[in-house]
Amino acid sequence: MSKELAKTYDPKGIEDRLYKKWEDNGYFHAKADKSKKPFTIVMPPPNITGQLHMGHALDNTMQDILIRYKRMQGYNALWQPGTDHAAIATEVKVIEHLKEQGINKDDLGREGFLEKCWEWREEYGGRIIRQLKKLGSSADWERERFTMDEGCSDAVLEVFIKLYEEGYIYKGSRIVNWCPVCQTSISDAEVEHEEQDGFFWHINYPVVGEEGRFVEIATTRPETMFGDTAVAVNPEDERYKDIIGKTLMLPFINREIPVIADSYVDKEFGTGCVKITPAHDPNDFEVGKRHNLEEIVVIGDDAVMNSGAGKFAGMDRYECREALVKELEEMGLLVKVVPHSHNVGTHDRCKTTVEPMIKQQWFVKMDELIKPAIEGVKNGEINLLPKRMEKTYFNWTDNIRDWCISRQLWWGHRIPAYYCEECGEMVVAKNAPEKCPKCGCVHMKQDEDTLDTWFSSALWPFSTLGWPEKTEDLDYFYPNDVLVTGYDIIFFWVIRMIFSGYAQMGKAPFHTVLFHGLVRDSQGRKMSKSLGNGIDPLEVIDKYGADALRLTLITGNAPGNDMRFYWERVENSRNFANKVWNASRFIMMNIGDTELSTPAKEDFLAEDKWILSKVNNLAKEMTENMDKYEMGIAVQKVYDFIWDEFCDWYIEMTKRRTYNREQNPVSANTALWTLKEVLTQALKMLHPFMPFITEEIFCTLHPQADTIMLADWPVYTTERDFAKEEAMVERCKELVKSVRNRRSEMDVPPSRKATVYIVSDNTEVRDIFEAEKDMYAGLMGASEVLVQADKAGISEDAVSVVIPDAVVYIPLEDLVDMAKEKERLEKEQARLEKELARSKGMLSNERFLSKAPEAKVAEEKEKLAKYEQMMEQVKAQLASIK
RNA sequence: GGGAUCUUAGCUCAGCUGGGAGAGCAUCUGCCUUACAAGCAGAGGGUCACAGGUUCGAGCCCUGUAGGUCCCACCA
Repeated sequence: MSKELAKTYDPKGIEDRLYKKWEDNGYFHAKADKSKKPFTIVMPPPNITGQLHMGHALDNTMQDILIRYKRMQGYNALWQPGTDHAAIATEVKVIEHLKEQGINKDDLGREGFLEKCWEWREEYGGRIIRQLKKLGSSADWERERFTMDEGCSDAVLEVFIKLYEEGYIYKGSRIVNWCPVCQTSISDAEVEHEEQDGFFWHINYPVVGEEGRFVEIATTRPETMFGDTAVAVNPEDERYKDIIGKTLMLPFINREIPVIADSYVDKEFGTGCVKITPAHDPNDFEVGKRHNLEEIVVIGDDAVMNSGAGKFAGMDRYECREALVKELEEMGLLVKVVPHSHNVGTHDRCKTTVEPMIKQQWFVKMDELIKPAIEGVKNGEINLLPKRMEKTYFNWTDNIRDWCISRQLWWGHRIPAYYCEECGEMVVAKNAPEKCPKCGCVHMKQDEDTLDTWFSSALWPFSTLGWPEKTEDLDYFYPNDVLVTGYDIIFFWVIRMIFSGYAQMGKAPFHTVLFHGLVRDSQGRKMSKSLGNGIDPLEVIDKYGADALRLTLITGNAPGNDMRFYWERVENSRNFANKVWNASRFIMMNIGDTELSTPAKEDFLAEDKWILSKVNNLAKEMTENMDKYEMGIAVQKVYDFIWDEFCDWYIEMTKRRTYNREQNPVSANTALWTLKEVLTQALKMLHPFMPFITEEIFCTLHPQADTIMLADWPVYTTERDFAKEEAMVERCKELVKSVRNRRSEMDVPPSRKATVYIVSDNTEVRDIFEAEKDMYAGLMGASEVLVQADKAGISEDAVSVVIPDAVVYIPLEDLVDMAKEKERLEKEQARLEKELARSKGMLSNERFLSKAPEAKVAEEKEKLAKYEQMMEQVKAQLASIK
């Protein structure tokens, strides 16, 4: 007894059920198996604080498509999932959460706070995983990892200690980006530069010992003047040569500072005199190092002025700026204020303006470590797709700076450095040393800082496979194959994974990085919470199903490009799902309980061979596209095939055979068998993109099959290549289209059947049209088709249409408007004239004839002959009308 | 300041190594043809931003111009 599909397609009714089946049967699970080739993708771990958004949906859809495709091809496909502890993001969330309950982070203390973080993780860490499952993600959930689980933490310690021992990790006092709100240092990658309107304040600093003489400096940050330890001019600047070496008096605090010469100063910019504040400006910091200047910190961790700011101490940095400028003006030291827009660094997470600060921090020395990562991309060991991403990549690697990895946060991997409370000796080790190796003191205290969250995700491709243990999985699944991610985290993550892979494993973590763009709203804006323009993927799934969402995300989008998302597109996807569903239902309905037998070779009609050949070629093309990661093109092809060829033509062509099965059971069987065969192949090729609907249909169509997930991906075979039948059917399609077109132009209702004469002096062509009558007659509303060599028996005023190698006549005398018909023919004549001119032009061009490939020339000659023949026919028609 | 990228039908976008301009939506016309009106059959609509160049041949390659988007960058 055959199963049946539900009358209407309802994604809600099938998706959860099928997902559970897949999971219960362990289809997602991959085990190391040397007899099979592995294919591995690691999932970019979503934050435990996160909720599924369109970016995740796109990212994971792409990965799922690749992994399902490879799995069907017989690879041992592992999609390794997990979540990220997301240090700062989570810490901020938990603090907010605690605040709502009136709890302060500091009151809880480190241990207490961490407990709350773990509780948070317990509660919300699984949320995004459940959401990813709704999408249909076939990740190996049995292997789910977390960046702070035991194994990953172990990997972090291992790498930290190794890099420290090799001298790549060091602790140092450097100027770092400080976020006064988050109260932590951040890396360069976390700073966003933003153009802001500000002012240039021109301030006079009095020259010591020269009453009435001043040096005019220009600054955008007057409040840092209390930290000034010099004023610099360009050594080449004639204007200031004489004051180099003199001393200036800092207003308010009356500290004397020297005038120094440094080529860093641009003569043309500002006044040519720059105040140097080594403790609060990265450039000045460098200048200060060159000139051995003192570093005076005047702004505190909370961006409040400290005692160094004299009477302005205790004010916020901006408050101080305002008050200070006002007083300078009163003192007559403010020369002028010039509007000036400049770039300000902000913290990407909270948008606070960062404060450059001198801090003791931990850094990874990058210059050596980055080399293999540069080389690997240069020599093609790693492919970035699209290729242009390489420019972005090299732009960063070529200007690499040391990576500040310490964070003044609690939630994260704590730095494994221990300090002796007696002598200050530092020990870097996996476990706390019992006593100081230098003085023997037993009071050792661990470093308070934690690591940048990206430090652990950089190890993700191998830490998830068991490293630093030597596991079978690691041996088998590393290196991974493809990484799929957004171009926005190329610096944060991709580069760091690559250099870590080389440094720890001696091998690149993957051979291909497939970048995708951002999902934007219908107007091209970024989807954001504050704009409220985001579309929730879960809502899309709820309304239209995961398959429709996936199809929408993957269609019509080139790698690395941003895309716009709007509901109309989802509707189209849903319509396609509906189309697939209905076509399948129709086919199954027709098969019913019939036992189909494999047709004999001679039983296949031209249209059967045509569609078999088409689907065969589709397999070839799609495989090529998939192997080039052109998923958007691949899915477009299967979409077009199913809708335009299979549904609109082939199914229609089979109807007369299946409806009249009593008269010709063999033909009916062949048609049904072919329908089932082609549908099956199309479903397989559609499966990676639309897993649920294809599974439901496949298992109904093949009741003995367990799943389409593990079915074989279709492979092109020459045995199913029927070029001749393809050409024949295409010719018939052209005929049908022409006739439909003519009828439509003349407003002939489809219900009105007519006799159709096909006149051709070409025997071969006549044979084809004669032989395939049954296939096409009904499709063009013909009651009878007569194929003949001349116009015998056709009334003078029959409507005609010229097609290649033939003229079609339809005697619809009473419906035809002769004037209209003449006009149409003249239009057709004009079109053909243009084509002829183009074709003749090319063929009379000697250079074309001599330089273009022969095939191209032959092709053009054929076209010319075809057009000439058609032109003759049109002219004859015109003549007969008069 | 450096770099990337885009400019193709009314809208949103495809267009692979250069060989007669495509899709979806929208518009118009006709159809409830027993899988599907969430559909079917048709139609209209484009000097592929602009200007040069290479080529037998350019939406595609090169140069320049204009406009948009994005990334990077220590001009205080």
